[in-house]
This record gives sequence, structure tokens and C-alpha cells, in this order.
Amino acid sequence: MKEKEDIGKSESTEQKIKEAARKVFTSKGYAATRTRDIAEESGFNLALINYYFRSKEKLFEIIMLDNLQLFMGSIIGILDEPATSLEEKVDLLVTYYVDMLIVNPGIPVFILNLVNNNPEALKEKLDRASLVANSVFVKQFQDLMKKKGMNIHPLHLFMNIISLTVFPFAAAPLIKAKNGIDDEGYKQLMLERKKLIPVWIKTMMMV
Amino acid sequence: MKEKEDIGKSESTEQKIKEAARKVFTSKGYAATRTRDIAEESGFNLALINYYFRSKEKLFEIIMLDNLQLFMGSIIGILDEPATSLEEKVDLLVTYYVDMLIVNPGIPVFILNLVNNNPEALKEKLDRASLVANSVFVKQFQDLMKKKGMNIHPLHLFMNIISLTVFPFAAAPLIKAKNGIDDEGYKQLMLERKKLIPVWIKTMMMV
DNA sequence: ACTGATGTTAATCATTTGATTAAATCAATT
DNA sequence: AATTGATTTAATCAAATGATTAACATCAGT
Repeated sequence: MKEKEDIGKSESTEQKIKEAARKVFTSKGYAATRTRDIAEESGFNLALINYYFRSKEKLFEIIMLDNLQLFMGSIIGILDEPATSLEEKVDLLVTYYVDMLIVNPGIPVFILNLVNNNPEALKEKLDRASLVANSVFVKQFQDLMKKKGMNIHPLHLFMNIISLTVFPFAAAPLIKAKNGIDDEGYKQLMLERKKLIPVWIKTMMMV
Repeated sequence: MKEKEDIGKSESTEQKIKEAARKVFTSKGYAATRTRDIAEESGFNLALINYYFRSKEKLFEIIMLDNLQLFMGSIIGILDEPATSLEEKVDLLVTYYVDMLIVNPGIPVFILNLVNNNPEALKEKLDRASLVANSVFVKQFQDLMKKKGMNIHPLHLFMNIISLTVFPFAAAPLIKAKNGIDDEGYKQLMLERKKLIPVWIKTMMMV
């Protein structure tokens, strides 16, 4: 039969095209990438990308799901784990994002574009999990708030963690340019933040 | 090619086209907007946008400069003011951004795209001011650090303020969708943050 | 070697899209 | 009313772009 899902198959070409697509789509977004860009980046002919993937849109969908998984896939697992403390969860979140974004710096802007221009396309992709609202993470934070006699919306805590961690990657080119910092220097700043952000979060929200 | 720079001329139409362009460019970005979109949004014919502005690119440049001004124009003035204290500067920054972004929620993603896809186009626009590095703001923070016996890079302070303030606007559609919050509810959250962020910043960085 | 399936390419098509042109309309001035 | 210049439009062009086609190449199984 056909069976393309077999074993080694043509891993090579299809994978190379997908890699090229990932690179171009992630850095330039859907509208600005030409299928010819992907062809060139992959080193193959234009028609090949339509041979393996049916269309530009289909190929984009695949890359989009990959990137979504990268950006949101690990959150639920961390937030809903009963065995870790609130502080450990903060550490895990920040560590995951910093390490992942150092390797994939284009993800934040890609996701933000997606979210702002394709709100309906996202709905189906992420409505299955209530995520933050009913998580162990939120319960732990609410317990802490009660104990401390404070009253901060859990969403603020979550927003603060993600903001402090993700935004500096999204704005990296601007901050680097205006402060004359090179790639390596900026990476060091981000690694510094990996240690600092959990401390800051604890200081600011948990007294 | 006569004198179009004359007097009152047709304020109306030109301004309407610019408004339409601002709206479409800001929400969809350069590549995804068709000049026909702008024509439709403005209610005028396609050819009009080329009659008033020479080309799509020229028109975009104008909108881009407006948005850049909106996003960065007020920072220097705040950071370099000798008459305000460090804490007052934090208040002013957060207040400016929250109020401005409630009215212009599309600005952050627009700027982030610009910065990530047109790094060279930005260079000339913002190299004239060292901005953060030599500002009164940084000096005041360094004085504080010395007094407290601490040692945090001033860039972290600046990043933290902007991250906490701006990111929740960039990610708004995602956060709203996942938490079932409507526009008005989200606006209230942001107004809450306007008060909270300065408190948090002081707590986390100034002990 | 032959055959058929799979992989790859150059050439081409149809549509979209930024831009131009020429004509029509309008407003102010004579 | 006629003239003139500014504004606005419909029609069209040329280039870019996503997709298709048809021919060619490669290779596994016979």
C-alpha cells in the first residue's frame, strides 16, 4: 500500500522543507513569507513544498501547532502538579521559558501575532483546558493569600511571571540595539534573569 | 508636481485615509495589509491612497513614525527629568503606558514586529539618543543600589517596568480568551495594574 | 532490463496586488 | 457661465505570488 508513516521513509526532504518553513514562518510570519522563500531556504524546488504539503496554509498550520505546543504545551503540566510547591512552580515556569526561548527566540512574536490576528483560529486549539483558573497553582496561591491576609487576583501573578520572562525576548532586538549589547551579552542577561525573576516574584507577591 | 504642501487643502480626505491606514497597518502589519483594505476602510477609491501618499511603503513609514513616537516618544522626557524622584518616574512610566495602551492596544505587537523584522529601518530612527544608559533615572537607581548595598543592572529595572506594563496588552486576546474575560473586565484589570505595578517594582527592586 | 511508484524540476497558469492613467466631478475665481 | 486647478473615480497595467502541470529522474521489486 501507500504507508508513508512507515519507518525511515523520506525523512530527509520533507523534514528539511518543514525545518525551512519553521525558520521562515517563525521569523517573518504568514503574510510576509513567500513560498519561494521556503523553497530557497530548504534548497528545493518551489513545487516540492506543494507536493509534500498541500498548500502554504496547510504547511503554516503545522508550524503553528508546533510553535503553540512549544509555547503553551508545558504550562498545564507545571501548574497542575500537586507534588510541587508554589515556589517550585514559579522556578519551573521561569526555567522552562528562559531555556526554551534562548533556543527559539522568535516564538514570542510569532505567538503574539497569531493571537492578535487569528483569534478565531486559536479558539479551537486551546478551549479544551481551563488552564490557569482551576489549577493547583491557583489554589496554592489563594491559600497563601488567605494566610497572609492579602487579596491579589491570581491572574496578576501569572501575568507577572510570563511578562517578566517572555517580554525581554520579544523586545530583544530593540533593547540590544539601544544599549549596544551583543547576542552573547544578552543571553547572559537572560540567564541572570532566570535566577532573579523567581526571587523578585516571591518578594513582590508573597511578601 | 505642484505645491501640495500649501495651506488648509483637503485635510478631510487625506486625514481619513491616514486614519484608515493607521488602523489597518497597526492591527495587521505591513505585509498582511492590502492597499485595497485601506481604501475600503477609508471609504475612498484605491487610487486615492497613491494620490495623497506616493506608495504603500511611504504611507506605512508615516504610520510607523507615529506609532514609534507613541511608544517611545515620552520615555526620554520622563527618564531624564532631574526634578522627579526615582519612584515618581516609575509611577509616570507605568501611568503613561497603561493610559496610552488602553486607547491604542495594537501598538505593542506592531512595534515588536517592526523591531524584529526591520532592525535596520529602526537604527536611524533611534540612534540619536542613548536613552536609558546615561539618564538621570539610571543615576538615581545606581545611587539607591549603592546606599542599599545591592547590585542590580539598571537594565533589569527598566525591563521589568516595561515588561509588567506592556506585555499584558500584547497578550490580551490570549489571556482574555483563556480566562473568559471581556474587554471591560480586562480594562479593569489593567487599571488595577496601573496602581499595583509601581508598588511591586518598589517592593522587588528597592526593598 | 522492465515497470511502476516516488521524488524533483522547469515551465506555466490564474489570481492578487501595488501602481498608473485618463477621464469625470467639484469648488473657487473670474 | 467659463476657466482653472484640485479631488475622486473606473479601468487597466505589470509584477508578484500561490498553485498546477507535464516531463524527467531515481530506485525498488520483479
